[in-house]
Amino acid sequence: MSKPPPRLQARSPRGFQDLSGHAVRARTKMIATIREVYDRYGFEPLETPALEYVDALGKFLPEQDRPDEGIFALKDTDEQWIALRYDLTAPLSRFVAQMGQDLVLPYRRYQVGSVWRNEKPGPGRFREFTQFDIDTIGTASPAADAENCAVLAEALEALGLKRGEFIVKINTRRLLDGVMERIGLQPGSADPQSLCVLRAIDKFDRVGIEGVRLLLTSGRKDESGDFTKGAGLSAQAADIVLDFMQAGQASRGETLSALARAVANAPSGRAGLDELEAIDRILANLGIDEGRAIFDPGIVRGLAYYTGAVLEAAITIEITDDEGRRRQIGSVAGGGRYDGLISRFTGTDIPATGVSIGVDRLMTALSLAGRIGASQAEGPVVVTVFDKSRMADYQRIAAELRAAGIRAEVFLGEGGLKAQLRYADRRGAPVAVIAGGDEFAAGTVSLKDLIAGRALSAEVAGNEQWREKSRAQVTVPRGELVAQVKAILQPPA
RNA sequence: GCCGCCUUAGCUCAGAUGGUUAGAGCGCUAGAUUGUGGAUCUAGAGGUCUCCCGUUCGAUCCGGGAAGGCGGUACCA
Repeated sequence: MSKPPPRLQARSPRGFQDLSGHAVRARTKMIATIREVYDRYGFEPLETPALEYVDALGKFLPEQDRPDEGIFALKDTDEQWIALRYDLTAPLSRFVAQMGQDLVLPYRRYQVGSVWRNEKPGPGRFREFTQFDIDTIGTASPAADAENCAVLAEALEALGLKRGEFIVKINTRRLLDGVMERIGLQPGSADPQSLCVLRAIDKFDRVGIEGVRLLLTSGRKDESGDFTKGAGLSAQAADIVLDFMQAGQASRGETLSALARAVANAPSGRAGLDELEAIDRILANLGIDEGRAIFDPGIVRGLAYYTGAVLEAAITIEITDDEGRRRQIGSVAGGGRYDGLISRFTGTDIPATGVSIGVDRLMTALSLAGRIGASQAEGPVVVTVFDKSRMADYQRIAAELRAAGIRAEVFLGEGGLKAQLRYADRRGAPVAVIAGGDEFAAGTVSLKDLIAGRALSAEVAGNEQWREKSRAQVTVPRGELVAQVKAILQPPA
């Protein structure tokens, strides 16, 4: 006798999640809302494959002859490395380069889809998640960057966020270059020290100002005992960086004045100021005030390919999780200008700028903030099967409801009326249709208002009333079925 | 990657010094109610105590390892 094989474990890969029912509906709706805004600004839809050649993603490590860690890669039958896209920007760049002359520039496109990252999942961080991007290819005008901010603000408002519940923060890499120049680093270069400085600024949210100071100079030991090496700046150089990143003011104009002092004299800093001034004017023209978009010199974004304006959107609502702990919902969208990215394919720079909404994160934020209420009865009207020999009647009832645009289903499981009503209850059905011998004899149907009944049971505790079975139930002529169900679904105001 | 904590019923968690039969609440199933969900009461079902190796007469409990989870942190296009 051999042992029975061990039972298969049903589990999804770590960092991957299932979405069902309400979650899918809510997300679909969110995407539709955002799409509507993107559309209105004149962006065109684009879809690209989930897989790309790994060199198109820019993450191939030639010296090791294998793709970078952090992406899901595999070899196809031609021994070529292909990988799941980790964002929508690299595939867009490839598409633009591949289209060449056939693409009318400036090209403005939107795209929504899953991206995959092969790294450790964390709270609210998955290995597959959805991004919804807009990008404008082929213009260096700050108007495109300003529009990114405006679209973003408008999309967030369309999702029900009010003024003051979110903020778009804008900065530019050119100012950061100006700071680098002042402290004697090569502006715009990718040397380890510059990257370390940028990373330190990026961590302000988590480690605070003194934490950043340590990271800029000698290094920092965190609570878990882990030591992070510092950038090795002098105290004076660190002060310059710290002053710069804290130069943000409530109004864009004030921030510009403060920044003018902080990056004085550095040529790239001057270019950055000009850029932000232009963005400020355009935002004003577009009607985006300072309650929605501000300049924040502490915004750095990623580290690789941004060349100019960078931006981030944050939800500012105070949020508590299931256990009542306060939770920081960080940025829900981000992006910037990447004028050098497409030249990897074409050899010539094509200016480009875009922004990406993290759909899952935004969903999490909105539902934690109570903005995505599970509406209480999303289920269909359930037609109970009292008498199996009358199945044809039940199916006709369901068909009539559907023809009137009402979601309806005939109960397909096993069990008596009690089990069927319990099923209807759990399905979130608003109404159960009941028709047995009495109803058929009288030419009627009974409609049970499950929502009203649910509300009643909350207030009545006594055992006596329990058997008043007519509660929240009406018996109506069969011919009035649709009208009466509609009356229950949409009570006259 | 590094540090810390955790893993017992579908879920949240108790528990015994290493000893027969491992518990609670919620949920689930059924009945009270032969045609009625959601309240209440009663009963019932449900367990490889994560896995492997070791110590032991005997391990869910002790030791080692693995896997998974959680929380930091690093990297993050």
